Amino acid sequence: MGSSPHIARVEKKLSDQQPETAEKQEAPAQKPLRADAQRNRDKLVEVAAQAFAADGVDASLEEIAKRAGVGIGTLYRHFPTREHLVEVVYRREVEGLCLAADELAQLHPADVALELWMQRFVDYIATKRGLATSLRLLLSANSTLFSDTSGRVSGAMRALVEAAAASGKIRADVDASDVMHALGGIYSAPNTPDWRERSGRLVKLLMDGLRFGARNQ
Amino acid sequence: MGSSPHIARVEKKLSDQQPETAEKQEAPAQKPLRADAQRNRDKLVEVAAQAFAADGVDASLEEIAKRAGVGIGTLYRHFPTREHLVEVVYRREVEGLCLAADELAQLHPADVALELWMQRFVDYIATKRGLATSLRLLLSANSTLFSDTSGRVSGAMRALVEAAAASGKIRADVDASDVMHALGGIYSAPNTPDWRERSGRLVKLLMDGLRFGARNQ
DNA sequence: CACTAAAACGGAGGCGCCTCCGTTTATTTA
DNA sequence: TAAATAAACGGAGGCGCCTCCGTTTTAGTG
Repeated sequence: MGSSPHIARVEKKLSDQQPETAEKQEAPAQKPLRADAQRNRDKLVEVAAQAFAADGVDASLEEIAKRAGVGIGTLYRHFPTREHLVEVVYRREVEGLCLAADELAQLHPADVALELWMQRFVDYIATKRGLATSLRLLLSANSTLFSDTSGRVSGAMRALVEAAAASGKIRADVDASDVMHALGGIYSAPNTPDWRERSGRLVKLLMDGLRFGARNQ
Repeated sequence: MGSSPHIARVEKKLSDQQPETAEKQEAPAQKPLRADAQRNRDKLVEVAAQAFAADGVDASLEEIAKRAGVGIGTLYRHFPTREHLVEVVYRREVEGLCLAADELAQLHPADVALELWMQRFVDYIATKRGLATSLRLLLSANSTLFSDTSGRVSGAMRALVEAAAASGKIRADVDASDVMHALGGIYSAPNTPDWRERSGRLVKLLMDGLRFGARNQ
């Protein structure tokens, strides 16, 4: 299904059988999965993340199952619809992004942490664009998903910006929402092949601006 | 595909290869189709309208082709994506609805025309609900479609209401937007099995209210 | 008419989706 | 450790999607 058809197919009810908040991932809120089940589930999500990133939301589920080393039936038992899988992958993406914020903050000076994190943010946006239409549908059909994730991400960013500002590595007269705003250009930039580089440069540029006139260094 | 899966699949680009305004239907804006082609195309649209009404947007295209007495290839040549077909069917629906307004206005007293037309409007809404998710996507990806159709429909309604008011068959202190508003309940009513009857009753009720205190009869 | 180019047809084939159910495996119990 | 049972597995099978291309039909033209 390389590059041809451009289809949008949609079933009647997005309403019932919603992904809800399938959180068996790591926090065993429900019955702890059997060991093999948990293993397979994790592998599936991991492979799916790669596949979606590489081929978009329409990556073949059978291919994903195969690459995860399980049968297609197993995939469907864990994720009854494609959207369940997309949602879990997306949540994992967000989780990773926020986790990276903490790690980077511990390993680097505040300004460097912010810069590195913004680079990672670019990657995140990249996959988010790949899933664009599908995500838009999901996010509108599942408002928790939207508020959960956007809250988490902007929280992570706020922490980084405030730390950098407090340490005097970047100017103090900006806050997280300013930075988010500045990054807005990345999200809305056209989907050209050089999008990635362009975004990288934008981040560097932004960082230079942020460092200019900083108290400390 | 009776009642099982509840899927929503979506491809990356709704943008390119949009249905545009494929108007070869009756007004030969472009090259007039070859006779056989036009015949097949018309038949396809007609059968598709029935199929979508009966089974929802996910009606099998192969089944539609078969029932129209053509090969699946022919269907795809005329309508490269399911959405092309949905759009044309939907436009035809709107067309029919508006045409009916004129006809009814000529054959019946103004108030009766309005009532009959509203009954027909209920049918129209019924199919529109069947296509709900898909249509929402289409309408948001193709703004002309939305403005075209909603304009035509409300225009038709306005003509009927004003005629009825002018003839004194219904009270004069309401206008088309009031009536449309009153019909709003139909659109948002839950999808129960008795939806149809319920809506029929609503129309009658509304008409009684409109006739009450009318100048002429 | 007969001929021809262009247009249209149609269905086989390859692929992906999803369900269903017989088989295998992990966990619990004795 | 062995047996019992619940949980999970996985792939065959049936169906729909869509493309591709050899065949047929139509609409001109002489």
